[in-house]
Amino acid sequence: MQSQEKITTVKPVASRPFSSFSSFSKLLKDFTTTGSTRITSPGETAIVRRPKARRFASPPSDLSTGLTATMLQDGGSDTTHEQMVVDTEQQAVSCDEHQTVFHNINKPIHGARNRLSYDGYNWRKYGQKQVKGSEFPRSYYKCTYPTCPVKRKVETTLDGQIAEIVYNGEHNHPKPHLPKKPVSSTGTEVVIADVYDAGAESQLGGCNGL
DNA sequence: ACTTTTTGACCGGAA
DNA sequence: CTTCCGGTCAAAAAG
Repeated sequence: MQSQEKITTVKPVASRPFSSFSSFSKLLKDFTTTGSTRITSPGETAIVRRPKARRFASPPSDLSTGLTATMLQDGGSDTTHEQMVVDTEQQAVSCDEHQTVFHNINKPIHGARNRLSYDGYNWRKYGQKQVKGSEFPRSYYKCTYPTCPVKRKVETTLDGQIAEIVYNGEHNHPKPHLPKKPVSSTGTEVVIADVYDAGAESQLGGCNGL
């Protein structure tokens, strides 16, 4: 029925600026010096992984194509590059013992490297994949706490908004020190963190029947 | 120099 | 058994 298909899958890194340009010369140098030899354990089963391709295997000229693709899917719709979403309408749907799913979560802070997310915990990204069910790339995060097994999957739209978050497990440690900066009027971080706390609590008994 | 992010490859379970 | 796909690993790059 939908005649408009989303082809945004070709460029999952749409929300990322072209910071790779800074070291383009480096990339070239790497290209000439192809000497990546993996050291394998002697005696073991010699599990030699394929030599990982260089970070920038494609020439920068390809970026133009990526940009075009991103804009194509946008044709007709209003570009919400700004933080238009202000409704913190999070739907915590916990259908598993240790799994909480959030929908339509706006991102209060969109810095370059925010370890401190809006939930108040430290997360380290360890992977990103394009799943079939979703048109947006899914990022995999792990709690940086040593003994914390909590992981979370975050699906971010091309606009940088968070489409869905899936928490796996529960934190066995208190929240890290929140950088409570002297916010004048917009204390978004603290508010959001509080909201999440409430959501996490409700997950303990918010699923029945499913 | 260190930590985190990026990203292609690899692994294992499900279909 | 084979294929597909989600999740994880790990090297390299970025900050």
